[in-house]
Order: sequence, then C-alpha cells, then structure tokens
Amino acid sequence: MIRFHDTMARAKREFVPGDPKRITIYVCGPTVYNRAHIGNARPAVVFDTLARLLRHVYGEGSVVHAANVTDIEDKIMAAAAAENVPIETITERYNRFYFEDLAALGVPRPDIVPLATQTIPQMVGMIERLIAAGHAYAAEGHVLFDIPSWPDYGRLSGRPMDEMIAGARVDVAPYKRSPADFVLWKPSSDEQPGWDSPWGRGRPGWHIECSAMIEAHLGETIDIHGGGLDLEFPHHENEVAQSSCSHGGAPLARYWLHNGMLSMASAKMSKSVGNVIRVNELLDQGHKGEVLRLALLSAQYRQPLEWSNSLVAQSKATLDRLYRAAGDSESGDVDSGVVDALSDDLNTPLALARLGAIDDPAALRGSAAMLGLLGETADGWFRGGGGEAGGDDDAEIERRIAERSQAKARREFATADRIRDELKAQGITLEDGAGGTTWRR
RNA sequence: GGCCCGAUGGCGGAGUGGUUACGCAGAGGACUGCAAAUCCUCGCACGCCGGUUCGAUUCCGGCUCGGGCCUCCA
Repeated sequence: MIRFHDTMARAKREFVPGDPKRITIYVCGPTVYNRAHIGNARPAVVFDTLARLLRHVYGEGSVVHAANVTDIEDKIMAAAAAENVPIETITERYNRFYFEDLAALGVPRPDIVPLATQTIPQMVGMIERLIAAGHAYAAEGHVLFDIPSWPDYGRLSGRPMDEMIAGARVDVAPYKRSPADFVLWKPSSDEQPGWDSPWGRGRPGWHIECSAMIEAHLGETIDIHGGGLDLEFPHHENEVAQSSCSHGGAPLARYWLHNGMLSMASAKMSKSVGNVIRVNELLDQGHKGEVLRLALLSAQYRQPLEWSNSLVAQSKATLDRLYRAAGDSESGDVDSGVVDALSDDLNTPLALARLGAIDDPAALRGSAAMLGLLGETADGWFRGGGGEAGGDDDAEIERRIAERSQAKARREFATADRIRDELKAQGITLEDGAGGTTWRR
C-alpha cells in the first residue's frame, strides 16, 4: 500500500489512483529567465523519485508525468529587455539549461512539458467559462477571479477567506472588486508580448497557466499535484479555484504533495534573499550530479533541508561506499524494504538506510535505481572525470602501478611508497587487494 | 499581527508508549611491509516545564527557540 501526505486532507492517505493504467502527475516547473538553483531542483528530484516508485508498482507505462515551463512572465520580459533581445532568446536559453541541469541530477525529461505560450487558447477558453459561470469579471482590460464567488477558496492552504479579503496588505488595484481577487488576464502594451483575446491584446496571469495546461494535457482531475511548499498559497489555491470553478466543481487533484524548502545559512534559499547556489555552479565545482541528488534525497521530502558543504561531502562518502558494494554487477531485483520505505510517503532516508543494508550487489543496484542512484559502473564512478583534469591517463597509471608492484616484489617499499605518494598527489588512490592493486580517482 | 510546521547524539537523519535505526565523523581491534578498502567492537540523543500512564523521546497542554506562508518564489 502506498500512502502520501495530502496537503488538502492534512493527513496521510492511502493512494488510490483514478485509473491505475494512467496515473497523472503534474508538478509546477520553472519560469525560465535564469539558471536553476539547487532548491529549484528539489521538487524535480522528489517527484521524479515518486514517478519511479509508481512505475515500479503500477507498471512502466502507467504514469503520465507532466511539468510545465512558464515562458511568458514579467520577469522574462525584464530579462529580455535588459539584454535587448526577444523573450524567446531568454526562454529558449534557460529552458535548455534547466533540463541540462536536471539531467545531471538523474532527472529525465517528464513525459509532457507544456509551454505556457503554446497553451494560450486553452487559457482563454477557461477564462471565458469562468466569466460565464460568474466566477470572474473583466475590468479595464484585466480579467480577475472573483474570490467571494467561491466559498471553498482557502481550503487547500487552510486560510479563512474572509480574513484574506480583509487582510490584503499590498496596494489594491482600483479595478478589483475584492482585494484578494487575482489576475487571470492582463493587458499588454504594443511593445510587450501579447495575444489577442476577447478582452483585448494581453497576456495570461501566472496561475491560469497551470490550470489550463493540466486541463489540456491531463484532464479535469489529476491524481497527484506536486510542487514546493511556497506555492501552496496563493498559487495552488488559485489553481484549485480556477479549475474547480471551470469544471463544475470537479476537484483538481486527488492528492496534493508539497516538498519542504531548502535553506542555506538558516534561511530559505531564494533568489530574492540571494542565498542561492546554482546547480551548474555545484557541478562546475566538481560535484557529481548523483551526489547532489543523494543530498536532496537525504531528508524526507516534506522536511526542510539545510544545504551545506558537509551535506555534499557526506553524500559523496555514502555514494562511494554504495558503489564499492555494488561493484560491477548487473541490475537485479528491487528490495521490498526499499519499496516499502518509499511507499510510506516517500521516506527516502529510510529507503537509503535499507539500501545500505542490502548484501547482494545486483539487488543493491536494482534497488538504487528506484532512487535514481548507482546509474553508472563502479569503474566509471571511481575513475571517470580524469584526462582533461590534468594528470596521467589510465595507461600511464597502470604502468606506474606495475612499476610499484615490481618494487614491492623486491621488497623495496620506499620506492613503492614513493610511487603511491606521487599518484596520490594526482588524486589517484591505490588499494592493494587479494587480486592485485586497484585504483580510483 | 494571522495561519502553519519543526525541535533527536559532533554532524546528517529515520522511527517508536517499555529493548530503537542507518549514514558521516571519532576511538579501539582484525587484516596489511605501511597504507587504502573491508570486517568487528565502542562511545554519544530524543529543547524546557507540567499532565496522562505501571512506564513517554513517542500522547496532551503550556513555554522557549528555529523555520515557512500571508508579496515574486521550488
């Protein structure tokens, strides 16, 4: 039995998909105007792991995993203006970087990656239905969602609606009927990107994108909606309102899963605070993507996670040990203890602990795949990354080792140790085993 | 201010009403020419104050501290 903590229910619930042959997952993706930091990568890694579990349990072709890319947004427009280029230049660049970074973390491209700019007609259609149903209104070129028209507003995030309406503390635009009403569509000037609509040339608000993309690609009610905890309000709350109100009250998602935030220096990692470290920076520092992935999975996904050098170092050490244990074996059966741990609200730390207890190298490798780990050979893991980093190539290393072995055979240990020290200086560690000497970088 | 979450050993991090992980780091031992790796052993914890209970780290209440959302945010 799989159980997930459902934000809407505020409790763990047994997972029962609407259709076990087609389990639908949607995760809010990036707005592509700069490079992803490691905090942005957490939901991608978490929900990729979730998809791996579901595919294992329900069958390879049973999961449809979608994650959007927001490629029209005011920050993108600002970035494009700063470089004096069209927004496509910005969005295509960072879209590509985003999936490159994720690939390094062992996250494959989701099955469906809709672009906001290619879903405009669906958004317009949804807005029209919301207006017709009395849940939205047009005013001064804008269209706004009418929050008082939807009594369930606030249920997901557990906020009383009347308080929110009364407590809006930002400047309230004059065209809003109620302070908390949010924008579905806004007008664009001639210079700004825009699309023709019944309300004039304009562009969509952020929240409607996800609702429309889910409707277009996955249907009215999906099984799992994921995303960062910081999106719970207002973004997800608004999605619920838009989708339910345009679908005659049908729920948007059966299960809402929210991952906790990554922090650094004890504060949430965020661009506005500036305490971010980008995925590509970490990779450039020589950390392998799999190490970063393990670090992200070292805490259960709902918990906050403090990012630090020590976390990365510990993850590296753990992975080294796992690779040594796995050796060069083929991938074998998945350990049921690992599946059980993941089935309990994706308890990755417990799954990792059980992984470490597996004796059989093939089972270890097969089980690690559930977490997206141990994806390469042990040789590749320990010896890869050489060559261009300077130092000897593999053949030269082998020659030096042979030289040292001969010295050892003559019991000239000073010579043997000198060779070992010289290799050590190049980052090559030797291990004398029963079957001869092995080495790793 | 409102709403919500967390507090476990040097560090990371599960879990449990009564013997509790696991990893990293550390100590000792085996092995080794010496190392490395591996194996064995060891030490160290459940924020504070009450309550319930035969018994609480685990349940309840209060407190303190930390964090998140309420504005863009994974």
